[in-house]
Amino acid sequence: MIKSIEEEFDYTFKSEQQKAIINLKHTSNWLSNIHHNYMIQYNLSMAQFNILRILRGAKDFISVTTIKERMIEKSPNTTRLMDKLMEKELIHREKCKNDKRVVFAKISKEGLELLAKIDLTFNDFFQAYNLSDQEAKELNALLDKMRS
Amino acid sequence: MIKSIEEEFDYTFKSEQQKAIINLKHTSNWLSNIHHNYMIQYNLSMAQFNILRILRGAKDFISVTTIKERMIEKSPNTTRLMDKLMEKELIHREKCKNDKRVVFAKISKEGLELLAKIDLTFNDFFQAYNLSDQEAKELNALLDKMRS
DNA sequence: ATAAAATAGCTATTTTTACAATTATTACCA
DNA sequence: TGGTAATAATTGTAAAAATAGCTATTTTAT
Repeated sequence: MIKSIEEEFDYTFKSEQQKAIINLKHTSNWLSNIHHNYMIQYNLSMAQFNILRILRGAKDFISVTTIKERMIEKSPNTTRLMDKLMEKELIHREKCKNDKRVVFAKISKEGLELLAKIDLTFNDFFQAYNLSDQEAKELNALLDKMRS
Repeated sequence: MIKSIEEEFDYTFKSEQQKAIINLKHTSNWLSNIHHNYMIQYNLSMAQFNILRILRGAKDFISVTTIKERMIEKSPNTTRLMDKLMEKELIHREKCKNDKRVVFAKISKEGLELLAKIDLTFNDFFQAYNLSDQEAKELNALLDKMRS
């Protein structure tokens, strides 16, 4: 059974629009919670996981700036997230020779192995749950319009 | 013009469902950012603002537990948030006489005045932006279904 | 009646986050 | 060329959040 947000919080909203705002935040938190609890078993935060995935996607060394650009959930402190990944030896880091301001990073063998392990069950967790393809499409359109 | 999340991030998603997840989180962050920047002028965090609104809605003294239950964005530390509101003298606090474990809180005159000031422009900020009534309704239905 | 369990709230500690300042290097241009 | 601006990354620091544990009180069960 579908439980609306009014039922869940025993609260009546002034308008569908205001309800949508709260519903959106609530659903996003609900999702983040699921994702956080999923990642915690691998001792990774979502931000760390995202950096790892970016690095896997990049295949080769890429700069910190490039990582920052590709991060969907922006984090103000990529350097320190990378420190954590270094500690766990999930990435490599080295200075660029041409431009000494730049630092390059690359995923390590251990990092790839960890991601491979996560991949096995990843899709079960990072899905839009009960939405059909068509419904997910509608949701995307509405969200895009909201921000436009 | 509506900018899809692919354009915004120059990234192709595996499915509409996976895109919906990212889109949802991204839109929620985008909203939180707007709200945070709006509240900052009143020296309130969103969590503090929400507690104030709950207390205004309650009218009389209610317990910390009741506040916690009614909070849509759960915070693990309601006590500390209330400390901040006490410092600013926006709420009153007192111990329950029947059950000495329980602490009651109520919004103060200053708190009500602050909320009244915020109310003047509140609707301009906490709206579902470009969505019509019907679209907001659709969005709510999709989000409810997602969590069901 | 008393010990165990549950509850309410608080506190202490660690992590994250946000923001600003700093360092090192490179680019620009008069 | 030399001085200033711009860029890349890191570091410092204060605020906020998350986590876990603690204390006092009440409830439950034997």
